[in-house]
Amino acid sequence: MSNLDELQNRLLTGLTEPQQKAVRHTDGPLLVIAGPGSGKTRVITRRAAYLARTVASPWNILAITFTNKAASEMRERIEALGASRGMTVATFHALGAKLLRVHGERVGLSSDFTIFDRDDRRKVLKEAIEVAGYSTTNFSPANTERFISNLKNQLLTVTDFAARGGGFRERSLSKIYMVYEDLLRKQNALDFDDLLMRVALLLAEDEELRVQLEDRYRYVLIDEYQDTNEAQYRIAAFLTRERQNICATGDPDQSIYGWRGANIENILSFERDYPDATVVRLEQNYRSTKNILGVADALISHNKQRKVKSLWTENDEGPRVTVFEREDANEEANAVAEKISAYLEEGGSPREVAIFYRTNAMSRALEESLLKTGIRYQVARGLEFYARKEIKDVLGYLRVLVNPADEVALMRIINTPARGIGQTTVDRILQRAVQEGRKLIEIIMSEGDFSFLKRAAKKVTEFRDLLLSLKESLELPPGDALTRIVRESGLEAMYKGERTPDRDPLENIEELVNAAVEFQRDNPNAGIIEWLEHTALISDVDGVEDSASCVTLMTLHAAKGLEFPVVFIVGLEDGILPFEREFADSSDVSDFEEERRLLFVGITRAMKQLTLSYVKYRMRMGKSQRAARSRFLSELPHADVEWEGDGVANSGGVPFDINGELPADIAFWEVGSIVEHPVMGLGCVVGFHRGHRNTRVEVQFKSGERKPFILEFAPLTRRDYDEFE
DNA sequence: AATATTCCCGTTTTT
DNA sequence: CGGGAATATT
Repeated sequence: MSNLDELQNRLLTGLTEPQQKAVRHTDGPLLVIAGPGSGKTRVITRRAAYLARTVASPWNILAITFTNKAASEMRERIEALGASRGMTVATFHALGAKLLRVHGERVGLSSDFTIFDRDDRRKVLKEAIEVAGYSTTNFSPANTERFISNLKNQLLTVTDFAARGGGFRERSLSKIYMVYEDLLRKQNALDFDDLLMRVALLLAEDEELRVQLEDRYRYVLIDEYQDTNEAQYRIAAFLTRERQNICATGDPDQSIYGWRGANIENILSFERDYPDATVVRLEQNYRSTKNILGVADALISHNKQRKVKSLWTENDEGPRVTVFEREDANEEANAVAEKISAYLEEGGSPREVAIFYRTNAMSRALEESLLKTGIRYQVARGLEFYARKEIKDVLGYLRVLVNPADEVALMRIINTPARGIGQTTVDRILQRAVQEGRKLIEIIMSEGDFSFLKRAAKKVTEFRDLLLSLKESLELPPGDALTRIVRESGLEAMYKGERTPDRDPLENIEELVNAAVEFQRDNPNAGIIEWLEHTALISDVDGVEDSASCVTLMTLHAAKGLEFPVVFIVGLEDGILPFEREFADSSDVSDFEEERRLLFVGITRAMKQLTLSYVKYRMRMGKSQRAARSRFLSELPHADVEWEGDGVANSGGVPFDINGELPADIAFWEVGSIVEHPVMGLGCVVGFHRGHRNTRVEVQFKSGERKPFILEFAPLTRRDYDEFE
């Protein structure tokens, strides 16, 4: 047997028939529909290694993952399989940034562009709204941001959108979009969506480059294909146009980023896009117990817009899935902490345990309880670290030094630490810049006469000298450069004075320096620009340590692709999961089904033990509000679920104790009450507003209809919770 | 110019 | 509840 045969065998051992089929497939389009826990990652890594040992060099392979963490894990696993280095494994965004650094000059982009994060973007947008002549009360930066982001994900440029015309709103937004793009261009900056849109447009317009790239990346693998948006879809298609060597893997039931422009149709219509496609279905689950998988399957079966898929496992039955109710979030968190405590006492390890929730804000109560109970934990929140003031300050200096046109960063550091350059002075410089048609930084760095700045002239000169001096540090490796910048800029001295017992900014800065040193060690050829890029593209789960001996907390979105033996999912309440915006009257069915998929993703992360919980009162907007048990809970099969607690056993937690007639005292009516209407049938109170003269309720009926009523006059009768099933 | 205070708004999920 | 911005004070 030759070495090659032996190796090929090694890459196929332990795989099922369909898994082997996927690994052995080399040329032509391949779609792998992979249910949760079906060994998808194993198949992808083996296939990448297989390609690299048979038909291509690692250099010719491009693998796209959803997070940086997934990328580095995949890279490691592929290398462990004996495929040599040199494969490109990255997220779409990282790939986009890389391509634009090298080829961006073809579309007038200089290679030292800055990537604006959400904060920066908001600031620019706010300015754009004002410059365009509108008020941020009519066009909120948050909404406008989403709008423009969606346009970019659909590959609609300013020109495309302006050409569409439309009413006042569309035309105003088009104007704002135009100013926004202009401000970005002037600052030599791109936002997240540009990293995709620019590449897609570049590939569409520049056939020479497209051919060159396709020749390089002969085999393209894309994971989590169900969560690709139009821009990503087009990039993938352009890169594989001639050879059609595209391998898409994913699961329509795990599509949870529709709100971000992801189009589930991309995976559903793969076979139409690529008529020659080979399709492999991986339906056997190796991760979860029968109970957990049964619950997941029952839940997802309620989705109407879905291709039915059978999930099965040969694993043990396992313990039943547990559901419990508590009064409020604190008690819920205490209960979770207690249960974890008990698990640890039985010899379990904290790293086996994860807690998932719908919104980041919900981590707080959990953190407090874990802290109190003495359980070590980590929270998946990569972005939060880089959003800290002190971190943004340090990175601000770096950004200005790398890209002097970056005015968002410049405005941040010009008077941080305070150096006597206040608003008045900045305004004067700004005015001068406009007069002379130059950039802010050009005025500051010019040798010219600063006398127009009056008293502050000296300060500005000093600032200029500081920047000139710091510029030299860019020649140093990132870690050393940072250390020097922190000291010379005066940030170190400033933050030394801000130390308090519960907050130490310098410690965070130190951590940043360490991160830079680590990056430098892992990427010896990378410079400051690459490191800045790295910090801009970091994701929430990227900071999660698999080896750390602690419980992991994260949002359900961040949990995608991971697995844990013991999983808790908290906050199963209507309004939270499924999430509902307040007073959004038309709840889109597809949004609703996406919420169900989100819970499905959460449930299927669990290997052995799954616990779900909900509370009667949840804090929202600083107020405690009555919450109703999530309707998803009633979709779970009774036999596989154990309802904890005596009083609420089997009933699943009755939120009140009065049945039957309309109570004289309407104080007993609240969100979550079950009601019956003589014509409409059974329904659930989803909105409740007590006015001076009457009480208005909004009822969601089983039929799907939703209607408002005035409680005092409506023919509504209270019913028991169970009757709603 | 810098700091202290108040008030008001939005209020999911993230590369 | 918490961040940011507008306002008041030193």
